[in-house]
Amino acid sequence: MCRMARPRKPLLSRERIVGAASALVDAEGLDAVSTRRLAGELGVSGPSLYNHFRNKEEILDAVADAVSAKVDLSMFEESDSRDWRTALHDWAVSYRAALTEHPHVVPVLARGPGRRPAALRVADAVFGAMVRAGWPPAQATRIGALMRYFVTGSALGSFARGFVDDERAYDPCRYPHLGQAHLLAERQEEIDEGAFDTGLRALLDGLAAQYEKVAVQASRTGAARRDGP
Amino acid sequence: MCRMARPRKPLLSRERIVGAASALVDAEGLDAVSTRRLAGELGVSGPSLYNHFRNKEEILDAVADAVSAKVDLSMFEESDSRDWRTALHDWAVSYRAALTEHPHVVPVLARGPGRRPAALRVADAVFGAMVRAGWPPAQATRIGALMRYFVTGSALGSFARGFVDDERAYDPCRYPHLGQAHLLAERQEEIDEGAFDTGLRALLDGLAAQYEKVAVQASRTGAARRDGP
DNA sequence: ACCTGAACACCGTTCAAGT
DNA sequence: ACCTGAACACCGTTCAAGT
Repeated sequence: MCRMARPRKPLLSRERIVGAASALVDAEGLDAVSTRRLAGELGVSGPSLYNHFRNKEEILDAVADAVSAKVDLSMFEESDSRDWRTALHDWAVSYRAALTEHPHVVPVLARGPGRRPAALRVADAVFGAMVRAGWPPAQATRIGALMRYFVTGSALGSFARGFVDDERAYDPCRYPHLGQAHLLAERQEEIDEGAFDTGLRALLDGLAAQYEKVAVQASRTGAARRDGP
Repeated sequence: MCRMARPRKPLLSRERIVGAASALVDAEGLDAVSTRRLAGELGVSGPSLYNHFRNKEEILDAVADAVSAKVDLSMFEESDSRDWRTALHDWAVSYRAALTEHPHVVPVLARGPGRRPAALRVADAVFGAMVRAGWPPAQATRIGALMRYFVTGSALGSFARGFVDDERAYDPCRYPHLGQAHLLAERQEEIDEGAFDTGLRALLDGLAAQYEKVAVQASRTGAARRDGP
């Protein structure tokens, strides 16, 4: 008899919804999140969610932003002593760690920051720190972009997981070099991490070489150092 | 009266289905592809598709593989004269071009080669060519992986498109360095291509530096050059 | 304001029935 | 073998109705 349509204290909140949605995504993947299923986990009926979010996409955006919020940005603070290269490295490692902890969220996150606050904070911090380090703004934009390409690409397309653990799938006549490919699945973590480390190092080495030419020159003219001491 | 359940010539074929699905994905995105809608475009009822594909996922896999088949692999042929660095560069450019022509397919493709023949041919060609060039097999695997991270990441997460074309979205107090972010959307293509070029160059520069150390040494011992002339 | 059930217009997939 | 309509168990979202 106490089944009222509206309780005194709200049953739902944005936080509770995002929490349940995150748990569901992590446990069973994006496809497992339906408004009815999610509402069920929260002990509530489907349409109730629409009192707190405009639609399902907004819920998943919030889930993705919660992951972005876990990315360490301390290396980009002005008070931090790390140089731009080390900062970029440490950030990329932290970024990737956040994504690989929630692999099912990566497709949502990879679409770009959009209006998600935590993702925007990330973009802002990287860009600001690179400019402060002496990179011309156009280059700083590119660095933010290409680092995101690499990190999200590495988290989304786990290379090793992309192969099937089935020897017969890789006909040695058609794919003469893939004789060991079915073994990749087993050593997934090791291979993806090795590829990530190798690529990150190469990327930073290459950027450092470019920095010699373009950034030093820019700091000499002073054009890109309005905020430097 | 001629409405028979089964015509003399099949109405459908895998090719026709993949063609229609590709057109639909390119024109309206992945979400536009439902089995009923797709069947409708082909003048047929929904369940008919299941005579040619086991399920919808298999159809989208075929669509993705048709994109992979467009990637140029000629630079990896033994008869080709390009060195490993140039080959990797040209391949990455061709790979990215194929993906950006069909941006809605990238999420499917980014999951990895799985059992898709064209994607496997790509992985096979890269790995084989890198080993032939003197890279130790473990490094060749990593190179294939990290290049894929970067290329698919760049095609999936179009950096510039990821921002909203709305100045009010980027509060200058919270994001002090994103004052121009709303302009990114307009210059999307230019920025993404610049970031891709910069990143690709950095990546290859970095790998070349590493090649000096590891690959030359390997070729000296002869361990990784079983197939060399 | 916040929750409900009913309803609308969809889904992917199975299956017996047709030829 | 290959297509059909009917059916099953779902979707996301809207909305009037309740408190």
